[in-house]
Amino acid sequence: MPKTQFWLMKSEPDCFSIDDLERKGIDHWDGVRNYQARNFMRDQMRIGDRVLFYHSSARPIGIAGLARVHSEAYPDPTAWDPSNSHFDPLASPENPRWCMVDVEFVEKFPEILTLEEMHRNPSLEGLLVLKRGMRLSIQPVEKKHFDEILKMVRNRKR
DNA sequence: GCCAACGTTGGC
DNA sequence: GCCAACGTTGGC
Repeated sequence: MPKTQFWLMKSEPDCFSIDDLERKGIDHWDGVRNYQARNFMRDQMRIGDRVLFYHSSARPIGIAGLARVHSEAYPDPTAWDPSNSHFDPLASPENPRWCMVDVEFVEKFPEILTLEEMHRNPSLEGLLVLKRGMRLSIQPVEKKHFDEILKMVRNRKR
């Protein structure tokens, strides 16, 4: 049994939010058009990996909840759909170029753990999303950082 | 809406 | 294979 890995996956909630995932239960994470992010899905993600669901370009910005990887990577058909906003003319069913994984809803946090709160926690030093200019939409997360984030969420006054 | 930082493209 | 120009991301 391989060790569980941890990821952060960004989404603009106007486009796809933690509420959308909760409603659907399981959904495909389509539309990734960055090689590094694609390679993480294709080469490293495994079923059962834990996911921090990050809301970008939002108010507030931060981690909205948890998900779990529910499938291995497989071709992303939106890549060869001309009506799709992520259409890639070089992609086809024979040469998919882009892939996606299925992601399963686990939990929505009572409140978003904001980017600002995370910046204020020295224990999260090194967390990729906190790095300036970090645009990667799928990022590996260290276990210690994942645990610290959960701790911050659980310890919050309610 | 601004713009810094980044990834990609394409001329040479 | 370099690198300038361009397009995109995403926090502010």
